[in-house]
Amino acid sequence: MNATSTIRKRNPRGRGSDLREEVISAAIALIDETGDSTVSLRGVARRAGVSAPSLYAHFANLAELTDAVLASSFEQLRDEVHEAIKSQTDPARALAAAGAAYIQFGWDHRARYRLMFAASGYSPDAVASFTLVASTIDACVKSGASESVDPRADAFLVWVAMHGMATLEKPGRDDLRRLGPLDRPAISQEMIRRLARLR
Amino acid sequence: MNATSTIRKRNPRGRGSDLREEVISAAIALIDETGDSTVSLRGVARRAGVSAPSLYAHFANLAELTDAVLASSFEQLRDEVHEAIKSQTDPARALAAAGAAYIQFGWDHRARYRLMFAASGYSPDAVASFTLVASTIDACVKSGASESVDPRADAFLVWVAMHGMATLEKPGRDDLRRLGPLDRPAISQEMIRRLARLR
DNA sequence: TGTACATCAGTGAACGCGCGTTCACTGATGTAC
DNA sequence: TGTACATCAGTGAACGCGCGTTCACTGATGTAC
Repeated sequence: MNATSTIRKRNPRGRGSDLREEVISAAIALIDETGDSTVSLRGVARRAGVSAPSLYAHFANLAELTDAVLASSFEQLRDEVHEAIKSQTDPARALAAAGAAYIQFGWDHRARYRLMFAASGYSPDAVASFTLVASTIDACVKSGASESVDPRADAFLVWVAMHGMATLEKPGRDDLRRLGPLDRPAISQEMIRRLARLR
Repeated sequence: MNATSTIRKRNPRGRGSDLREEVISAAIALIDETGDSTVSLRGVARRAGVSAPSLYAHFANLAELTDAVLASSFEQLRDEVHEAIKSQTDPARALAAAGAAYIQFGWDHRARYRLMFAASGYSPDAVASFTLVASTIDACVKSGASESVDPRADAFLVWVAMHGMATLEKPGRDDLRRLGPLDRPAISQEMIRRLARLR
């Protein structure tokens, strides 16, 4: 019985493991809404409309729950970047779209993004989204859009720059607005253009 | 009486306010050593070799203590970047040195750096270190080393890239090592060269 | 078709812990006489 | 020079809180007979 939680029907028999996904979603919603990247097991349980001990049927402890949140978040980031790339046929446009999607994820879910990259070890899905950028730059080189001589190294430069933009907090983004000629998508496109050596 | 704290002599009469600086230093040491950016008032007091209530003579509450830590950290960052710039006469070299110093600060004090830029509002000293970069790029343009047409906008690009490098966590830095031809200082110099449009 | 029961999803109470903060205090020391 | 005392730096005990985790349990429900 809690003010912030909705009344929840217990899962039907055999579907008890559904709670696992519900809990991960609750944790994600909590982080995204509060902007606080520290999750408490009790808080997540409250949000999911379930008692705290219930979580122990699905996660050994709080650390395992946060790991699940991170894995799910990296997957989401990778998917959103992948979607952006797929939406474009021209490789240079695909690269710009990838960068924009990456930054957008960081801005839309800033606490979560911070949590993802504050972790001591990245999930393989972190590497996956970098690899997507790298292969898009490869495509640019092949199509003649980029004159990069070391696409993988340049992909790293691009990724670092996108990471820098993604972790920009609000005051920095306000500076950005005051910059005049270069607006937000222009900023990231210009960085990409110079770092990926687009023509 | 605590295991982790040294025995501390009380400050002489009239020098009671010295504890304020001692506490800030203790907090900084704690964050840098543990790599944990959340400080507890009791933990800091322990580290300073003093009882928890003692801090209330110098800080109204925990938030005010963290604010003091942030202010001191931004000052340190600004000073270190400033020193790096002063150490070079050639503007292009000064810019490279500034970038390297900035990144080094982030890597040497990763938890603290994270805390500094996770805060909702930056201190004026955050802006100060950006301004230093901007004026160095101005100098590059004047000396003919940069062909930037909008030095302030390009300074922003450079700052974002440095910020991206500074927030790179260990796994990302390991990737960096595997990159081959480009080592760490080469990476940041190359980013600066392309973003600040150096010749 | 009816019913006993094993299984399953989930709970309530309790634990010890470290936290931020308040409060009334203690004891050393510089100063006034 | 000696001493009383105000001032100052700092303390110990206590508070209520939310936390992670453990434990013995409850009550609904699909299934076997």
